[in-house]
Amino acid sequence: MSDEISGRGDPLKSLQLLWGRTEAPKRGPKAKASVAELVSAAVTIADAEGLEAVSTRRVAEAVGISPMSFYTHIPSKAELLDLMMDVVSGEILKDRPVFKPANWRANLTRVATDYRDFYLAHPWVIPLATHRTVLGPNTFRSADIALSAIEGLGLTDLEMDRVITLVLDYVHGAVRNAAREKMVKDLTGMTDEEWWYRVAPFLETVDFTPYPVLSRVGKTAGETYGAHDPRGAFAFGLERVLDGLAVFIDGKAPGKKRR
Amino acid sequence: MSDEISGRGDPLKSLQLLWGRTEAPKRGPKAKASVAELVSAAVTIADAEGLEAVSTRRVAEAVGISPMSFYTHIPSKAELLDLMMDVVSGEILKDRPVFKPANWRANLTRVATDYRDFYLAHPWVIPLATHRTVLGPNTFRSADIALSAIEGLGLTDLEMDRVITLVLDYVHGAVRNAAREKMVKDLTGMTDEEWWYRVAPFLETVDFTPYPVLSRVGKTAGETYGAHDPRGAFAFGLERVLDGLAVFIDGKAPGKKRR
DNA sequence: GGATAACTATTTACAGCGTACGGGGTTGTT
DNA sequence: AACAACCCCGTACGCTGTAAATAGTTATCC
Repeated sequence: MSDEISGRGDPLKSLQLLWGRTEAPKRGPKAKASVAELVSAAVTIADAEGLEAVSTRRVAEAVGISPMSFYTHIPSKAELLDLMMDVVSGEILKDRPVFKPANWRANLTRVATDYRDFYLAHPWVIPLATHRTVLGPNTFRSADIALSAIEGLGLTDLEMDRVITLVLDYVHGAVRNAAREKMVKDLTGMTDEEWWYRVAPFLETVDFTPYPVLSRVGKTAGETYGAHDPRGAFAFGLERVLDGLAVFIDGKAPGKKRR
Repeated sequence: MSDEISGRGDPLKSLQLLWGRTEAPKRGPKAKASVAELVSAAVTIADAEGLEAVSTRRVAEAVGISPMSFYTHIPSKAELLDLMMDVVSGEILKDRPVFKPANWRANLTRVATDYRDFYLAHPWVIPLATHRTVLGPNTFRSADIALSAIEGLGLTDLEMDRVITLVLDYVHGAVRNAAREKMVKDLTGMTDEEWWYRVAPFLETVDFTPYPVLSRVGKTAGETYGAHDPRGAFAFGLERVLDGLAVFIDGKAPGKKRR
């Protein structure tokens, strides 16, 4: 199903689990498994085999309980997904870098590459995230650090929001494909090279005259990088984005007075 | 399943269907349904109810054949997804605008907004697309037009590829959330306002002192736009990206000689 | 100390998914 | 008339999330 997104469960249940606000049970037998164990097992499965391999049965089995016992700990799979998202978000900007306003460009580069590495490490978060952010401690922490990369530049709060949104949107857009490379290879059983090898003979029978620019540019690009070059594209795009932000930031910075 | 991506089927089968290279059958009864009808029905379902509502059974039923007859026309669901992607790609930059090199900024704005509208109209393509582009006529056509928006600027083929990649990556990143707003609302049964209403009381019990910047910026942004403002964020980000590209393009354009 | 409430764990069951398999009906060619 | 090519379909399997009912364990109350 493509309806696997975060925030699909009961918002309050998710919040309570995210912030550890479930009160300790007074009676009843000791639990064989904890929520943290379940979430951790689910993340392990998702990292190794992709989100589609994460089923409540698999997760329950991984921690040694029967399929339906999963629901003793977590109300439904939807809440599990929220918890998975927040727990891996703890890896972003883990060591809380010291950001100096004068170095905003380096600061944002650090933020961008950290988020990129995060997506590459956990590509399954990409389709899961929506505009309703998971409201968990780790997600908050990484967002706070990202924003602090552009503190003290004379930007208004709204401008800071816009700038970080731009950078993270770009990172997401640029990385989504590279992050899913392994997944694509696993699901198709082909490397990119094998895929091209299979596809190339047919493409030679296609009339490319209606696509002159694509035909020329695509050929050059293909000959240079092979099929694609995500690292190079990311670096190029990020520099352009930062150049654009420089125009914006310098246009209001030290020289000019804020109004 | 989150393993719903394009390019998962037999590449050759997909290509033959994409380019209409299946030879007409010489014998046998007339088909009750055509591939085009099946694809069109699937797109209708996906547009209305999301990708998760597209099942081979549903699509077959929609064109009036039994569930398993689907496979007479299309080898598997994977090929259906490829065909769906390409057919809707025909809507992008449909009228092939006239691009003048001097207006590259307006040209790219047109490309960006057209792709944005495309994602908004068919949000289900977002998780489907991978780095292995669907090699269909409509996909080629839109890519060709997009590239022609920056022809004649003195950019190398490789630079053109990089620039278009940047713009389309940004559009994808910026639009993904807005595009799925309706889906999120349908799946959760809540509007964003209802969601905030359910979530706010809990957030007031959370200690925000570890997230001072997020707390301040988030509060200001929330008070100004409500939860979020995708249109404004898109416009802001696109201008910054174009500013960055202006630095790059003007840095090598008319005045300077190309080496 | 026995009843009861709170809690965990489990079994069974159901609808929906993609699709393998095998059979039946229809059409054109030999 | 026979056959091959082709379309259509019924049955079945293993997978999914989870509702419902039940059994077992622990702490509290009378």
